[in-house]
Amino acid sequence: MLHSTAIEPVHPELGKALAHNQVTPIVPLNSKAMKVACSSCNLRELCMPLGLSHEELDRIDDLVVSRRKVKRGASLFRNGDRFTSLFAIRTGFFKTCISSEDGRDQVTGFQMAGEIVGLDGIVNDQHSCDAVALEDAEVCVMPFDRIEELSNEIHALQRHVHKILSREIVREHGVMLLLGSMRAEERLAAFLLNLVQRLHARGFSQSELVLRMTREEIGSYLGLKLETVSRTFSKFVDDGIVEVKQRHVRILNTEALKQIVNPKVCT
Amino acid sequence: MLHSTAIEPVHPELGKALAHNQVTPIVPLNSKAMKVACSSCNLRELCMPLGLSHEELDRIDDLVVSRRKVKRGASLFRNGDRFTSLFAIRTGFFKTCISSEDGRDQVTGFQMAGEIVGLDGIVNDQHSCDAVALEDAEVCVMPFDRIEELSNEIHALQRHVHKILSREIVREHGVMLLLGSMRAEERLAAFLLNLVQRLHARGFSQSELVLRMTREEIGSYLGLKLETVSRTFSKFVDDGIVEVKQRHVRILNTEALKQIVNPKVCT
DNA sequence: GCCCGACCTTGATCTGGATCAAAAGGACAG
DNA sequence: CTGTCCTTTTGATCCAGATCAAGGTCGGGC
Repeated sequence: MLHSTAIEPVHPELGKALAHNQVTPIVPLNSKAMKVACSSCNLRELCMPLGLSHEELDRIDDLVVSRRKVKRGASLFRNGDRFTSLFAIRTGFFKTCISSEDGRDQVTGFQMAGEIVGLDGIVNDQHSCDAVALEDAEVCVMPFDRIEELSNEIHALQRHVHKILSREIVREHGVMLLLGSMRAEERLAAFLLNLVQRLHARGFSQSELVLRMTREEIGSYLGLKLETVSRTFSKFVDDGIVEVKQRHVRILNTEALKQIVNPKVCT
Repeated sequence: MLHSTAIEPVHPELGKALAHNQVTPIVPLNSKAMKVACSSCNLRELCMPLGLSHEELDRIDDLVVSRRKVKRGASLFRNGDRFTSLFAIRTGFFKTCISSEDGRDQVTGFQMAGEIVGLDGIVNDQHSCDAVALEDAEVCVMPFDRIEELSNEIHALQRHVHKILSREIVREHGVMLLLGSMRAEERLAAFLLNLVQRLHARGFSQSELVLRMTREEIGSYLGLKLETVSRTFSKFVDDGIVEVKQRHVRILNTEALKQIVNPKVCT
């Protein structure tokens, strides 16, 4: 049976930062007192480079000039907005999506705490997609000018920025493989495994998760219609691979999901 | 009628660098004499930042430590290879592709002169895809360490590297839209328009092109089977939108292709 | 508590593109 | 020039997922 209560994070330390009703400072952080430093942030190891000196850590704290709260359903930025900053997600869950001129919509990714959004804006100094909060969220605002300045002085930061950009490219390669050559079941299995893996890295369960997005949004991301997503979930349930109760999903057989994504030749 | 001879570049200056049988220095460029400088390269405006001072241009020349020739069918790098350098394509045409463990293959992009390949390798210090030459090619080898060093000193270079990475992310967003929500005709039309636009930026015709890849490779990129690619070409021919003779394509009605990609509501 | 709207599930049917099959056109080595 | 291999085209058939349709469930506001 699935519980309707929130799933508890496994690692309390990391998990704390992800709880939904967390109390956090209201807005800009210009006073030293208000500033919640990266150096003491639970998510640091996700956003920031490792192995910094004490002095470097201090300087990194200056990257975040403010926090911004984004209500569920609201946009952090939209296609066409002037690009000034990258955003590190502190709490909450986002989708990014692009829409072609004729109103077609494509979800290009889902982002959770510790991940960076806004990378699309660098190339043309304006954003080319929308970032929408799927639950109430808070982000750290990091002006890109400042990132560039500081990364000249802190080599690990420069390297880190490059890696974040490259990681996104590689992630998208994976999505292209998924969209270009996988069948519906494979896509959904890959999607679930990816989500649960990222949640696990943040201290949550390896087997249980709450989807923050609708079936339609999952479908858009996976290149499927919402009915197909729903049917595929039902099939997984029939096969005893997962339990699904609305947006609560419990994975009963991770191996089976992996098998679906990557059918191995049996000996 | 389509000519079987090579299509002539429109802008001789840019075009020169793209000709197939161009004479170029054999290999490493350690002597000043051998070095063909970026500062005097026809493709500079494609690879390198604009608006550099004379002194900066001189230093940029040091980025390219060698040239490397890659025969048709050979790999510039493969999945798993140690990442050390980015490559700027001087001549020739590449595909990049990833393959899942079970042998499925996905072409993630096609790259031509002036474009940079190898960005996928930054995040894990090893390449995660294969780059294969689709015709005899030559690339400039730019050690990434050196790029990072120099971009600390030349702000325009730092900015440029960031933009190149971001551009690739945005390009892939477009591919995701294509794979996730377009029909076969739309995909092929978008593909042709994109190719011809990039070729045009390099001094070639706006309406005529030679495909360097097979139907199967096009299909892999577009998430279609080669038969579907072939049939869709045939349909475009029937509709009088293009002429196709093997890999030679002449676009007769660009507007129609645009209309297919982005169906406008008529008044 | 009750109603409304958003979201999800399931069934029936349709269809675009995949698959299977065959043959033709070109490129190239010998 | 000829044979072989690779690529492309085209036809016939099939099927995964789309589309259309009808309830069902849940959560939030009044």
